[in-house]
Amino acid sequence: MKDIAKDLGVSVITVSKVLRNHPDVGDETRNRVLARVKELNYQLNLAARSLVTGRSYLVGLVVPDLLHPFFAEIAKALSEVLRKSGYYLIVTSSDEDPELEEQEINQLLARRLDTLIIASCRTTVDLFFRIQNQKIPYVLIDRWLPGLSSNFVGVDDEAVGVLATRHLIDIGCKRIAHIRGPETSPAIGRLQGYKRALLESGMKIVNDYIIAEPKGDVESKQRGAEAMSRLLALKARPDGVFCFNDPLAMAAINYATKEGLRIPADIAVVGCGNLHYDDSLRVGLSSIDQHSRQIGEEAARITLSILNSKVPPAPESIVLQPELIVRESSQRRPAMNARSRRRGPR
Amino acid sequence: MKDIAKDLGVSVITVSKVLRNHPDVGDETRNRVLARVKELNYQLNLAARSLVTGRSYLVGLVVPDLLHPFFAEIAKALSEVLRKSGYYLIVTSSDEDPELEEQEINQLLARRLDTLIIASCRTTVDLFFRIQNQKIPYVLIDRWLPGLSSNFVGVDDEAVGVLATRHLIDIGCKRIAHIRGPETSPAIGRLQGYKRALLESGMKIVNDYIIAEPKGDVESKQRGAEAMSRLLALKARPDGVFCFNDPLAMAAINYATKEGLRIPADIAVVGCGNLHYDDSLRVGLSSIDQHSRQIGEEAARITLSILNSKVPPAPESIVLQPELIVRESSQRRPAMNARSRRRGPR
DNA sequence: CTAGTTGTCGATAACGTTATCGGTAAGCCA
DNA sequence: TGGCTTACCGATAACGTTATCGACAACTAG
Repeated sequence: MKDIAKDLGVSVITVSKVLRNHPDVGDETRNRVLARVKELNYQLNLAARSLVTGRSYLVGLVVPDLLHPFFAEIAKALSEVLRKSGYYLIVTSSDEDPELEEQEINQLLARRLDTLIIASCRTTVDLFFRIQNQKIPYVLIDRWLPGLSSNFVGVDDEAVGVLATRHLIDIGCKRIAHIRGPETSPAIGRLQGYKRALLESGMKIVNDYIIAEPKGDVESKQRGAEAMSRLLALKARPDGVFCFNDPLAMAAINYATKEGLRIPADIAVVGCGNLHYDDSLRVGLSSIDQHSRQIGEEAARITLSILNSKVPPAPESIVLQPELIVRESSQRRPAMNARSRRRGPR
Repeated sequence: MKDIAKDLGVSVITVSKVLRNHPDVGDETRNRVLARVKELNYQLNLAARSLVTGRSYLVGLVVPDLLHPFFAEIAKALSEVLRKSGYYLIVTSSDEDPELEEQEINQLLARRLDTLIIASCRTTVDLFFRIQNQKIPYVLIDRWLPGLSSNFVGVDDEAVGVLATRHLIDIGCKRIAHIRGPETSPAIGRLQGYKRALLESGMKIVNDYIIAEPKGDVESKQRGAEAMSRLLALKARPDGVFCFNDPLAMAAINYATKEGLRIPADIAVVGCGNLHYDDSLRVGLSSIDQHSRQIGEEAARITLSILNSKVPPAPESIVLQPELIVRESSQRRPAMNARSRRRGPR
């Protein structure tokens, strides 16, 4: 910038003004500056700018797993909307590791971003108080934490559980199991919904039918298989399973199929996430759609409203209603007549 | 930092030194500073640091599509390796749009990152000369551009084409088609490999068997279906198809199946990317593995070697050899006897 | 003609951090 | 004791940009 100014016989300030589209500069000067900028292939230093303006035009997104299409889609939607308003999204993944998540968030805070958007894998609230201390606004997505009144965008997880379970009841399942997720709000909510739907239909809650996800870094393929194997070992084998997410559901279906069971005839399965596997699956997977794109868009909207208002607005909470998509894996079961009873494993 | 220094009766410099683990500070002072840092919940401003050091410890990654597992996996590997050396990866997606890609790269350049890693969707080199002007080192991945001698990490695309095509020849296919990708180096290389394998086996190249990907923002599902429909409309219907990538291959299989054909009996299919659909697919997809994780790791290695050496090292080019994974969709065809001839569409 | 307005430009200082170098005190060796 | 090294600390200036305000000229209105 100094060079350009010297070359053209103007001040640095004037060059700066041109680059910010500040009105205080004449057309002729502006054009001369712009020409020289192109010529020298000059690049503005945004770090220096943000140092003096106090704004970075950077929005950070922390997700537990970038490989998961649910979060990838949210990231995409966020990025598209924010870009239109001149903000830039930087995405990082915590790999479901709370410690790594903290490191990443610290990095982002040190970069002085304007807003943080987080799908946290933490179960404690302390980190968020630290963020609040830094006066950096944040929006939680997908997962919330009890005792934290903040912006939130996500789906009604209890409704997810109710929707899936009630559907399984509707198609005639009598013994409905649930393969649950890790100890975060979505898993807790869906489990609650599962229980509520059962109770409302006068069915009992059987603890053996609720399979906790094993801890650790295992692939969902293995986890789903293990969960299903435990279910199949039960004396009173379930005839319907609601799985925490689609990969888990697919793995469960695969295992059951290998064991000679038919989906949905022997066991109906409903997943969650509605990943678009199209028609390629052996068994089309019924699933609950979580409106990931909409989550991203709403989070972007809240973010922009925070950034545009001088005083921080009151925390907003957007809870979307899930939607059931019925496919082959939960087609209505035939009534328990002779023909269907003939079918068994192997 | 100023506050901490004043509080403790030391200089700002000393505080700075503590935070950089500079040896020039006594244990007692160091501990007092660290204690106060924790207490005040102080956050370093990396923008200011990078302003004076000239280093941002930021590495940028631009990919055409974050939703694609191939790139997501590369991003993950890169991030993991770089983090260990104190570098931070920031990921952006160009959505296969050259203009958007330029915008994103400009943003990154303005943020003064230390290295750029790009899977470019451009066909011209001008942008890269501009990057070179900025003296910012960069590494191309997956896709390279002719006339550009730079660091590169990717797979041997011609070998991909040869591997897939030769495999189809080996299992007895006589009329082999290719559904190709967009006008970037991978698609060009694979097409070349396809042709070479055919010629080496004494087979002819039939232009009708080479289906160009339609331009525009269509989903690969639709593109694959359209391509397959064109192949099925030919008088001499192909009995083997090599597809540019797995989603395309899956879509093609789905379409063919709906039309009553059997995979692989009527048409064998080989994809590329080896996405891990596990056993959930209706037809297990044979595919060429591109070693995405390894690409990420190699790119990270090159990046670090650039950043650690004072003088820019000579451009490196890492070309990985692809690997064929045979699954159901390209099982060996039975010889053309009466039994197999009986099978037809519908 | 005067007073006010508008349009254009620049000087100064600041943002938060670190590189470089110089200084002081204490300890060591001969 | 004197000179040397080592350990610890700080002053100054700089990185590239912009906020704030003031200055000057050229109009405009009355």
